[in-house]
Amino acid sequence: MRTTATPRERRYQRTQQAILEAAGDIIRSEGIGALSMRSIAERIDYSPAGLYEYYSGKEEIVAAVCQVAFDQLAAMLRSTDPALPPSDFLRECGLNYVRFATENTDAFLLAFTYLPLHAAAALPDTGIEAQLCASPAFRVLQEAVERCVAAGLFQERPGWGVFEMSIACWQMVHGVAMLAVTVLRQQPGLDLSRRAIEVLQAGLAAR
Amino acid sequence: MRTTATPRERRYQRTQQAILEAAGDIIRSEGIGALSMRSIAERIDYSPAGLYEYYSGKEEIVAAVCQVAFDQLAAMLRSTDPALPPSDFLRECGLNYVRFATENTDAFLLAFTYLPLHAAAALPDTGIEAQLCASPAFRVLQEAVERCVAAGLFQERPGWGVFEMSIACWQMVHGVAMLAVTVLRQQPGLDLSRRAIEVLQAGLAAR
DNA sequence: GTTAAAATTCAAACACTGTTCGAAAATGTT
DNA sequence: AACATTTTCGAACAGTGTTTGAATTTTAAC
Repeated sequence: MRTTATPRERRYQRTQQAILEAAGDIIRSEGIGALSMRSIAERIDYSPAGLYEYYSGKEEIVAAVCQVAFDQLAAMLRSTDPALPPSDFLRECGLNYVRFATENTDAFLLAFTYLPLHAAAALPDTGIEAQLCASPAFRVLQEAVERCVAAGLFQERPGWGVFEMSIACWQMVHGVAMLAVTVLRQQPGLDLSRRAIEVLQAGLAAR
Repeated sequence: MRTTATPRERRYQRTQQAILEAAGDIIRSEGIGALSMRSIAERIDYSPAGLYEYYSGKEEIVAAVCQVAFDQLAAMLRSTDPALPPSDFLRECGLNYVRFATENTDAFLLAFTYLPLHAAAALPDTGIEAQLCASPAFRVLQEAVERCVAAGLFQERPGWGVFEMSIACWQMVHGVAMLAVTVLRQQPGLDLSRRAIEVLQAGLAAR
C-alpha cells in the first residue's frame, strides 16, 4: 500500500492545483468573462492544450472553482462563534453568508447560477432534501435553526419543521446575497442585510 | 409633425421586433447558451451581419430581452388583484414575483445576473433609491407595503420606513425566486414560496 | 420611366474561444 | 545509453461576435 506519491504524481497534483488557482485568480481580478483556457494557460506558462491533461474541459475547471467556493462558504459559516446565543448565532450565520457573497462576488455568482444549471441533468428529482442536508453550508444553517428550536425560540409544526425553516432562512439570506452581488452591487448605503435577517428571525419566532 | 411612420420605418421596427422575439424564443426554448447572433439570424432568415443595423451588438439585444423581462415582471405584479386585503395583496405580489421567475427561468436569470453586471458601470452610486422607486416592479411591492402600513399591519420607525421594508420584501422574494430557478429548479416538492413569504410578513408585522 | 442617391443586406474576413490530434519534448525504466 | 511512457505543445478545426466593402433593394429627383 503506497502512501507516498511519486514525484510525477506530486507534479501532476501541483499543476492541477495551479490551474485551479489561476482560474480563481482570473475570476477574482477580472471577472467571469475573462476566464478562458488561454488566459489560464498564460497565467501558468502553459499551452491551452496542456490543460486538458488535468481537466476534461473548461466546464470541469469551472465546476472545480465552484466547489472551492462552496467549501469556502461552508468554512465561513462554520467560523461563526458557536458560543453565541442561538438567536445571535443564526443571525451571524446569515450575515456570514452575505459577507462571503460580497467578498467573492463572481465566484458566488458562478456557483449559484452557472453550476446548478449545468449540473441539473444529473440531479435526481428525489433526494434533493438529502443532498441539501449533506451540504456543509446548508448544514450550518440547519444547526442554527435546530438550536433556536431547542431553545424554544421557534416552534415546529406538522409540515413546518427544522428543514422547512432552514429553507426559509436560506431563501432570505440568498436573496440578500444575490441582490448584493448584482443589482445592489457597490451600494453599501443599501446594506440592509442585518435588518432583513432580523425580520426573518422575527417571522420565524412569530409562527 | 409626422405622426405616421413611413413604410421604411415600419419595416425597420418590424425587423427590430423580430430580432428581439427570436432572441426571446431561443432563450425560452433552448436556454441562454444557445443564443448567438447566428442562431437569431437563422431564425428570421437573415445574415448575422444584418442584425447590426438594428442593434449595436449582441449585448444590446440581450439588454432588450432583459428589459422585456422586467416589463413582463411588472405586468405580472400589477395583475395582482387590488381588491385583496393588504396582507393578502402583499403575499400574492410576492407569489407572482416567484411565479414569473419559474415561468420565465432563463430570462429572469439573465435579467438579474447578466444585466446588472454589464450595466453596473453606468449606475451612479447616488440615486439607486430613486431608481428603484422608479422601477415599475419595485413600485408594486412598495405600494403593497404602503397599504400594510396604512392598515396598521406594519409600523414605521426611524430608519425603518416603507422603502426599507420594501427592500426586505424584495430580498426575500428574490431569494425564493433565484433558488427556484437554480439550485431548486424542477423541485416542485420543495416549493415553499408561500411559507417563506408568510414568515416574512410575520416578521414585518412583529417589528 | 430613368437615373442617382440612400438604405439595406450580405459574403468574406478577422480575432477570439474551446477543443482535438499528432508531433515534439521530457521523464521513467531497463 | 536505448527504449518506452508520459507530458507538453503547435497547428488545425469549428464556433462565436464583429467589421467592412460589395451587392442588392428602395427611395428620391427629374
